[in-house]
Amino acid sequence: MTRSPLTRDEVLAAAASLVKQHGPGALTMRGLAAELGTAVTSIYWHVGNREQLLDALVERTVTEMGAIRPTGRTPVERIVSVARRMRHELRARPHLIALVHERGLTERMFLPAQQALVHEVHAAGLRGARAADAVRAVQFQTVGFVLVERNRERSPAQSPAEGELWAHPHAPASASAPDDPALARALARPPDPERLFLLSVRALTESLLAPPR
Amino acid sequence: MTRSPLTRDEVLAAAASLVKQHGPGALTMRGLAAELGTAVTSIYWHVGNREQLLDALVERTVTEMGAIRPTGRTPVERIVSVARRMRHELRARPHLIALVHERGLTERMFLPAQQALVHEVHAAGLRGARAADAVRAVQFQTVGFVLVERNRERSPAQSPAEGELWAHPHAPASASAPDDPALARALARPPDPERLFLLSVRALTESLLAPPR
DNA sequence: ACCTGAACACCGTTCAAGT
DNA sequence: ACCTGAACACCGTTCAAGT
Repeated sequence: MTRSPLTRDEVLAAAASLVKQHGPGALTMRGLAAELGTAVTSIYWHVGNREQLLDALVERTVTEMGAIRPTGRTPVERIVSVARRMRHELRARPHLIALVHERGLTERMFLPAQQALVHEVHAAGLRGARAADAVRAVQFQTVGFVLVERNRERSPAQSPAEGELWAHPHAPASASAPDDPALARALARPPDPERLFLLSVRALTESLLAPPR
Repeated sequence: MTRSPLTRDEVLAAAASLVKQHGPGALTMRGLAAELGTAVTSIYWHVGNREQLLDALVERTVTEMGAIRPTGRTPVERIVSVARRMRHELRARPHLIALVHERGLTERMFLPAQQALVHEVHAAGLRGARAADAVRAVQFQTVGFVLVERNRERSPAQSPAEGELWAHPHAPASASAPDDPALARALARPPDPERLFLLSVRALTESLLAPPR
């Protein structure tokens, strides 16, 4: 039977599906061609090389994310809500994070949140350079946290794990550690990322919005 | 002339040098063999496959980093000094960051700082789970920041850049943006990472050490 | 304008064979 | 115990040739 002619959008859609299922590493030009039922070289005609294909994919997904609306009553809560929503949007697209990070486009991930953050920070009374600092601090904190978190999930068993370091509080290696069994126990357990994230963003934001001393 | 027999350490040293110079991507088994003047397959005998070679490299560099000693008089300053030192250590090994991140071993980067942070947080009066939260918040913040920062450096020209978004404060896209020319100007300029980092860590730490309300 | 196969220059890895 | 070349199964990309 006759195939309908290949389009750029078709290529992008197939590529996006491959990445979504098995990550960026699974996206090979040859595999993509097989998926589409065409020759490898046709892809080059439609989207250029692999580099440009990934660029297009990133662009597509980021615009797809759209704007973010704050919720909550206090300024701190509204800013935290933006960060939280940002984290959820990113985590809903785990491979996008890898893709964007690999390609040095982390800044792209900021955009959906930046306008909302600017608005909230201004509403909270910050102005000028100080407001810009606050916006950026929250942005870096949020995206950085998601990067660390995602990375951590990818290799559950680390050696030596934090757990090992603190599981035996009286081992020689931790001679300088204070005697606080509850602390040792807490560090031996894996962290709850959601809780840690909210706690961190809230702490940072409260400080940033506090009047200068 | 006769070559001295190849050793595992020799292989690791050559691999480390390649990575240091041109990044992890430049480390190919064939290139490494050429550098060492041996057959590709000899490398497999000494260090296993590429995966294991990279593992060994990460391990080697992280232990090389060593412990971190806090400086400063107040608890906040001492904790900030650990974070700052951590950032410098990581930035002195830019390719290590990429290597560790790619391999999902971000937690490894925490270790040099964790003991110092535990000690300082405890000295500041935090106990148990709350102390553990503070340690982890600072760890995530620090490593996350460095990841974002490094990534940002790798692609200086982003499109659309933050600059474009805020350079024309009355453009339709920024209709919801408050009228604050100084803020717009600050966001149009690239951030000063060193300053932003210190500001962020200090803000976070002050909040974490403040008495619960 | 769109698609094709052949070819090039790379990869990591395995394996049987050498000493 | 250590090293080797040949071979396998992959890559991304280019290019001349087709319709």
